Amino acid sequence: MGMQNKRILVVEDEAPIRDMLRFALERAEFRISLAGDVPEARLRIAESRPDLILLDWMMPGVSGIEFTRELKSGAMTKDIPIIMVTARAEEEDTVRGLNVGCDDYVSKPFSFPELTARIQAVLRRTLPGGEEEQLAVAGLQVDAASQRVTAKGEPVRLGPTEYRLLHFFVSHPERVYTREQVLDRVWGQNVYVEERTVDVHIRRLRKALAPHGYDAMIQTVRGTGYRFSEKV
Amino acid sequence: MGMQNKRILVVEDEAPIRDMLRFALERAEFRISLAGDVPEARLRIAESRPDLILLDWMMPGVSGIEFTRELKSGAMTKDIPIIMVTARAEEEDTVRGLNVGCDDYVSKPFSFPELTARIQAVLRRTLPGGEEEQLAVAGLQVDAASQRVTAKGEPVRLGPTEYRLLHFFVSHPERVYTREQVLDRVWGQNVYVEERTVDVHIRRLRKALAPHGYDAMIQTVRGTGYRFSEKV
DNA sequence: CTGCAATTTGACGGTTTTGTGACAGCGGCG
DNA sequence: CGCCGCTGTCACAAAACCGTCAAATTGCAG
Repeated sequence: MGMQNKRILVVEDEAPIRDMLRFALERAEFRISLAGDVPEARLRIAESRPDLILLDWMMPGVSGIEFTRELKSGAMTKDIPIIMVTARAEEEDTVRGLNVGCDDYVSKPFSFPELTARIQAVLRRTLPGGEEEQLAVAGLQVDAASQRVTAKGEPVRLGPTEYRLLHFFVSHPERVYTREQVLDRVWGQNVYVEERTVDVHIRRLRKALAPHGYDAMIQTVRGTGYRFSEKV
Repeated sequence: MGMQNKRILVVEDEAPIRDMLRFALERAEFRISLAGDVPEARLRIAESRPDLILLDWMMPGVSGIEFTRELKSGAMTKDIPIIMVTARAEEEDTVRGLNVGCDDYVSKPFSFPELTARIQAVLRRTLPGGEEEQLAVAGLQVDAASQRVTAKGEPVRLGPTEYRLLHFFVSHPERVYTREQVLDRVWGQNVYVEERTVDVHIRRLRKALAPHGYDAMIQTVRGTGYRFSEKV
């Protein structure tokens, strides 16, 4: 198991639980950093970027949710996967309803096998991220570095969400995605917005693409979702 | 309501539980197939690929774990998500199950909200059509990933039902199916619609295929049903 | 060739899914 | 502050689709 030198930052205010987590995770051969509160967590992240953050959701001071938002909006940190630790009492829906952007949950009391299994799963899922490429399909160019789109040289004006949406589609062509999957991939996991919101952004994207004749590439697959395809 | 046309195969040896599951899952608007043991499950999977398998872990004959291994090592089946139904909530077993390759587990007794929530969660993570399942017969391509049908490169426009119907036929060629069987396989078990409805969808499918010259492959077997065949 | 039963086919009403325009809230920025 | 671009959600319009029916057609036994 060579993926096991991943660095995990545990943010948890209760010392006993913190120690327990450290013990368990070190046993599972992760490298551990600890933080007792959010300011300390900021410090640790600044020191060295962890591969994953295990974050308690109930903490004095800045809450886990706020901190998640903060992390997910920072350019440097937004790609760090976050697993939220919640008390069983809090329903997942409660958390989900709050528009957080974390990658998974574990609820106390949890078993260590379960915890490590979930960590592995999240790490596996978010592993191949981060590289910047130049995507282009039939004269439609998506430049990841500058976040700019050009259609046969002509610049296409897109909002941030439309850009991410297009970027996602262009890098996953010829494949149907349900609205839910699009939300997961483009908006982020565990972010709750209406599914139909996807429709609206699809609409906006098509509208922006239409003057250049590329709107037909965003295709509706009735009963399922949408697809990006070169073929009409 | 019915955005849920995912097909779930329930493999469970105890009839009462099976019926309960069917009731609950049909209520949640899934399309259900049932199997009482592993051999029957193999049959059902061969008939038509389910989107998810709900698998009892304790069964006479081949156990759930063995069957999971079998499925996960088969090229056609390795991408079908599996949820294991286990009697004991013991962690060891749980994790063993996860390591074997199943995607989640529920332990009896479980609540239906929990069950459906887990099913939804797993389905949400999986891409439609699984990994590239590419069916092709004589220039007629059925691509599960993009849910698109192409005839010699030309896209064929199909409604959801016609697509499923064709997908079913293409993956089971050279064999007659009665209307009832077609309804079971394509519409799902215990869905009551007139048998004649099959005729109409066959008609629609033929109509869509006709411009490309593939309509003759859908053949009528008078007195019995229909057959998909390459031979005229 | 005839008559019956099984299909084909076109049409229709109703339903579900998707497209679209409008709107209010938010946050950045001058 | 006030403007402005962006977002998510709604409500309504427009499509697409579904299941059923009945008339037309076809196939087949006799």
